[in-house]
Amino acid sequence: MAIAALAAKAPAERRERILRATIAVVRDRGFAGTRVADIAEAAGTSQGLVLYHFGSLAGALAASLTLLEDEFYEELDRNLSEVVGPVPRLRHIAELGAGYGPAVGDWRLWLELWVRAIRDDDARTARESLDSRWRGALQQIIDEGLAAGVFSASDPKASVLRLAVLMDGLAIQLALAEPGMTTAKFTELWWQSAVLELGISKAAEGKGPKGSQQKN
Amino acid sequence: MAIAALAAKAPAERRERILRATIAVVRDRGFAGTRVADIAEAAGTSQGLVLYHFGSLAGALAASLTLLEDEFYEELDRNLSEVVGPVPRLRHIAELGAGYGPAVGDWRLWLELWVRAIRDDDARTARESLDSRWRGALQQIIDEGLAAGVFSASDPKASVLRLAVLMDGLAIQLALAEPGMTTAKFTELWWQSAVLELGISKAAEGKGPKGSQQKN
DNA sequence: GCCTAACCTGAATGACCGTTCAAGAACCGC
DNA sequence: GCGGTTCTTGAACGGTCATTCAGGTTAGGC
Repeated sequence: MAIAALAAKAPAERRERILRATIAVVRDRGFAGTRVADIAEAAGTSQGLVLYHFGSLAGALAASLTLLEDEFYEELDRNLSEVVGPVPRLRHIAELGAGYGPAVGDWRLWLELWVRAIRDDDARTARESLDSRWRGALQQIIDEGLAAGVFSASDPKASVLRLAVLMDGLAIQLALAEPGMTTAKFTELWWQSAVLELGISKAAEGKGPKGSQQKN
Repeated sequence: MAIAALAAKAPAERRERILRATIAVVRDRGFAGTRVADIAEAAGTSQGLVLYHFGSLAGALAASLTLLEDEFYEELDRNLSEVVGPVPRLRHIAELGAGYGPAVGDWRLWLELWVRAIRDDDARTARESLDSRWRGALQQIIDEGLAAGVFSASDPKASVLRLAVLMDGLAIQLALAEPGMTTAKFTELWWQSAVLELGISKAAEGKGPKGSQQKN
């Protein structure tokens, strides 16, 4: 067939294609609305194959979570390695909310994951791991800044927690398209909070905004 | 029958009982996991009656949302009328997270509502209304405090938004029982943020903690 | 007290969807 | 190139549920 060339070659490729399709379907139908048939269609395969590889719908959903984790980690590392110095990095984090990537900043997917984590253990584990990784990254940037003397905080742990949590809250607003909430506003609100929490000076603040490269 | 006395008398009472049962079921099974049979069982009626009153499962879910709204409003008003003066009031809000009431502070239910609001219009409307009511209450307290001179904020609107949003973020942690997150910590983290955002002095802060009654 | 409409029930219906299965295609070691 | 394992498919199966329905019961107007 002419279209044969379009089909994935190796079984492993097809397997992964199914996983990506699963994430895509969950993204726009939600966990609750995702059916085997949707995944098969999105992946361009048969329902049978989805079950062959993952045993069950639940299995496919669970497996897709680990792919999601991997992508998240990779994306986060890539994002953070682009920028050097605590202030620009922190600023960059503030801007991540705007970038509806496949993992980081894909807020609706986050919401779905949170709710699923209430009752599903795989989701709970995935979420905890994602969350602690994310918080760790934030922590690290803040430690860097404290060490360099550009940040100050009376209770750094609490600041990290509050800033992480604030982002989740903002994510909800963005995911639900709350009237008046835009990605720009998301960034600004979070950044202001960071400035407040970490006592970032106007001068240092200025060094942040655009992916600049200086050492602190 | 002996148990006949237990049954609700008026049809209207049974209707409401079904609505409350619906909320209860959603609370512990989630929207996605709620079946007509569950509601009927929880309400102590037949499945038929649920459908008789609300036409469909979706109808019952939608109707339960408006009951939820009403309870939320009532509970919020009651909570806030108990306390006088901006600082104690704000502190009281910080403590609301601990009070797993039927509506306010019922964080899992909130999570469920958020996710449902992504795709269901009734849920979206309910959430928006709930959220703006809640934010309005916060706004009012802060305006009061600013007028009285006990709070100060360079951008009060943004502060309100950030504080509201921070609470949502904390709610997620609490709802998902993130290791290390307790209601006490919830209160403390939020309160510290409020202190920071609103420049509350140590002196004024002291006046807050326990449902005290002084004028500001 | 009777009649009608509102309430209420439990069983029947049928759609939807996850899973199973029998059979074929592709691939690999030898 | 043969034989077996791995992949892949589409159709069939069966369970779970929302919804329908035929029939009771209750209550209130007259």
